[in-house]
Amino acid sequence: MQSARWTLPGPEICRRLGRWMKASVTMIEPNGHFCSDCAVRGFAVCASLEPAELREFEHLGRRVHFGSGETVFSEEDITTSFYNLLEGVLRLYKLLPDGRRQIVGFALPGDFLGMNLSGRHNFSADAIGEVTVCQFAKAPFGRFMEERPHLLRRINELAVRELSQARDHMVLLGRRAAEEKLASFLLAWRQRLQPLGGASDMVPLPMSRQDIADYLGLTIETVSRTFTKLERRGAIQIVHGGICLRDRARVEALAAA
Amino acid sequence: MQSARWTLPGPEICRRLGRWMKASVTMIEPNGHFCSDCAVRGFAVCASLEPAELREFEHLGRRVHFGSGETVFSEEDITTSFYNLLEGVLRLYKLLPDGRRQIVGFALPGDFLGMNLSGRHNFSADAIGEVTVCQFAKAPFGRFMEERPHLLRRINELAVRELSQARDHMVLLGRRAAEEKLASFLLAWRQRLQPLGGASDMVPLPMSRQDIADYLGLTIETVSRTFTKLERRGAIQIVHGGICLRDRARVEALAAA
DNA sequence: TACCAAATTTGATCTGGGTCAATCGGCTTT
DNA sequence: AAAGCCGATTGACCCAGATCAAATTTGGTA
Repeated sequence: MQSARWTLPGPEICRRLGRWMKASVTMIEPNGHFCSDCAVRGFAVCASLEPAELREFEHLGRRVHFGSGETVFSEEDITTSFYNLLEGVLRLYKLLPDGRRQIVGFALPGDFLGMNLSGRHNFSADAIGEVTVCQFAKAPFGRFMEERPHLLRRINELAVRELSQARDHMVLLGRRAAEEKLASFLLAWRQRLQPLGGASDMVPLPMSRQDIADYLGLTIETVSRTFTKLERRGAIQIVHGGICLRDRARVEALAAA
Repeated sequence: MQSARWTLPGPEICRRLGRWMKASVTMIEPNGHFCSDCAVRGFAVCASLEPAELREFEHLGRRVHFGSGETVFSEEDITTSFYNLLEGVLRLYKLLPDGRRQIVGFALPGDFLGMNLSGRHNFSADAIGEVTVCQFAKAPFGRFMEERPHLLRRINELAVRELSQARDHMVLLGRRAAEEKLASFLLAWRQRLQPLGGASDMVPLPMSRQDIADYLGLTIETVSRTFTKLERRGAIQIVHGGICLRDRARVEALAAA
């Protein structure tokens, strides 16, 4: 049925999203330990730092690699580190005692993780494909931030942005029908990828159907059926590793917002 | 059917929650313009300020009163002020173009509103019952905060706390059944009221059934039926203006968390 | 090239919660 | 105290999406 194969996206987005296709490239660049040429330098927390500070900052973090499916941290774990996502995608989720899962977000390069009040993570994070993070021990990072209000301000900005996303997500979960959920997810995901890679009608979906279902508050079957429905109506085309937007206006109309 | 009338809660919680019962007390205390004896002094943003700073801070804000149902600000309005809720309850919500509503939260005394990146509010807020806020013009407040990292830190704390609440809310909306939604809402609401007033099995619900429905992603009918079901099973008792927890263990079990 | 395991799609059926439609009950007004 | 109004409750019915059960496709591996 699905005729078109995924056309290789630019090396940039491919590298940044990590191994969402099965290309096995080395994830840690040989020169990867200098903040100054870090891939996410422009938009991560560290965007707020001066070159001089950056050199000091460099010693606080260390790059850590996670293979596909590995867990970066778990809900209820005591927070010992903060994380700055460099490459790849994380699924952030909460589990109910009986195993039901709600994905509360996907983290992309530049996202900062680990802030909480309780001293414990309040969700779990694991790698979708290969992932590289910049890990900071909590105490030294805290001390560094203590004397650098602009870093705190940057972190606050990221938190405020996340809050806004969270509220949009609540509307989606509480008040949208399956088709609207999927359509708005595709558009929002595409939007989020724009600053990371070239804007394109090819939308890579590194996460599984189950992940999408758990993000949208649906079952995997409903997600699958809804994808098929959108494809049959000519709104999208399902391709290997993602979808291709065929009729953006129509998808926007279906998203009802 | 409902035999027990609401027993008057302590004056403290009654005053703080605002006019959730029809008692009409004067909302603005005569001495209300001194931060030092403000009701929310202990846990609002201003908790981070020194007595000396507080006196300067005092001149930045002004108390504003809103009657039941009045709108404090609307989604998409350009943000010109920040708000510190002093008394009463606000419903915070987003609307879809066709009128569907999702309540993304209820604000209680001590909550700080108005932070955003876009320069526009990303949700609407209106009063449930009589409400008093402390309103700050954006620019002066920003300037004041600029030189006071501890205030920024406090605001960041509040944002992080809200994010955690938002994630819990997502799990509720996406993965819980109606009965679980209502049970966990009642417990979480009770929990939130604890620091404001005496902990009690009497849980005031100042918001309407429609509000509860829009908060939980249900219809008003389902909320009503589910309340009745919980009451018939002896878990709660529906009283005027709220509910009374009869069997907390059972409600906790129903909340499935 | 064949085989196995996992992910996805498709089909058939069921059901929780939505929709539509009366009441009901408590306030307010007259 | 009667009338009117509005929020809440209750009942009857329906449907979007869940559940259960196969296929089918994909990816990895021998």
